Amino acid sequence: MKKLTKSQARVADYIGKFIDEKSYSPTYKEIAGHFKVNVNAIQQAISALIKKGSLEKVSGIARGLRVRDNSPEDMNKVKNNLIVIPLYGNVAAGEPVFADDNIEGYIAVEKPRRSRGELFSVTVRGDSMTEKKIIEKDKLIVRKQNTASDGEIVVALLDDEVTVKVFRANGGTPYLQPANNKYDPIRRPFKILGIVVGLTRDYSVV
Amino acid sequence: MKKLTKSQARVADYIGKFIDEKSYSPTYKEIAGHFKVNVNAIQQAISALIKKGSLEKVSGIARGLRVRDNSPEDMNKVKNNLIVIPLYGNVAAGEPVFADDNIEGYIAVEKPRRSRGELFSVTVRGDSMTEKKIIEKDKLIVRKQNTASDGEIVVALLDDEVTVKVFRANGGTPYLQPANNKYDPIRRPFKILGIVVGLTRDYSVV
DNA sequence: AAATATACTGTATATTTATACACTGTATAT
DNA sequence: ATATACAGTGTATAAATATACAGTATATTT
Repeated sequence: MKKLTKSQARVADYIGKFIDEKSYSPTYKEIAGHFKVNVNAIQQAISALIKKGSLEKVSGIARGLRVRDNSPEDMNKVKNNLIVIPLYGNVAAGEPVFADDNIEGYIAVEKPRRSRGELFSVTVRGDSMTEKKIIEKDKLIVRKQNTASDGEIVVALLDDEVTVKVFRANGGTPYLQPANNKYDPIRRPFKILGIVVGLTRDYSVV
Repeated sequence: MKKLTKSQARVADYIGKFIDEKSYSPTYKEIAGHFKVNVNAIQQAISALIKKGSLEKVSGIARGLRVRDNSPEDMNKVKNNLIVIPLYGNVAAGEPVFADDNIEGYIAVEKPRRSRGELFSVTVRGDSMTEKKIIEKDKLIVRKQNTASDGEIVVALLDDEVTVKVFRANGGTPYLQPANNKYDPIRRPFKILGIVVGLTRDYSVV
């Protein structure tokens, strides 16, 4: 990426912002119009920008300009592999958890490789999972499913409340095990909403 | 967003993928060519798609089609507010931590509101921070800076290794405090690389 | 001193492209 | 039964657009 002249930088900048905003490239005439110069001034500027590696162009087609992305390829892979998932709040008795009304926001996560199932997120409340190093206000990334295996950390609906616990099913009736010896195992009926596949923590929030 | 016919869905899909791949919209003729139908068939399909809310179009310009993003506005806010930050590996003695060579990958994070400074990421090794609920393989989100306040969790360079500890500076010489009583405070010289502002954990990796 | 890059004006033109009009036929609502 | 949406063919055309050619003038490099 060679150094651009002031004029070239201005043109490149305009093209970039134009595309960002409108999602299609400007025409030569539009650029020329904006800078109040002749189209050919722009033709030349663009030639220079392409030669210097700042721009790409598909010839012969309308609005075929592209600003060249100079971030590393790996960085783009990450960017392209993101999904935004809903963050659900807790629920008033009897309300459905997965209602649009109950979406408190969205968080972005990298798409899991084996991305079977749907992901969602909930905020941890309380200290029942501290021994599993999960603390209040952590945002859990959860795969929606209604079964789990022994030892998995699950998000479950218990007494009309969303809760996080370790799922236990070694033999008898499955139950929920808090990861904090302050609390006893829970043997009331519950419904598994999903299993925890990740979490994010934001210290500036805590 | 009304329901699309099979044919309309195919066209919408083609347009979406075309734009994703090439970053500019296809022309009517190009779409018609792909499906081996008349341009007017496409004109009509597009009219229907626009009416149904799946597509947007800027009239009178070339390649002015846009697939309409039907995700909630809040979701887009998240998407637009993401940054991709480098994940640094540990370093061989004497090597600079923040070298491009030392980038192991990238992770995406939501841009902190007060986004002063530069962010980077490192993977946690060992169990010296378990009492702070930080465990091996967690990826820390760190703000690059070389000072810290008492009690902040810092990433520091100690004996040419990158390490995570609690920074202690109440009166005497600052030192590093592990958050695990198995380990003693570290009073050797160190250099602060940044302070931990968040973390991500992926249970499918652990 | 000559070559090259920059930054333009001015003009011309072949394609590209969106868009309109006229028709045919089928399926699905009202 | 009669619209209305759907899925097309076929033709035509004005406007949008990229691109080429002929110049002028200044700054920077070799």
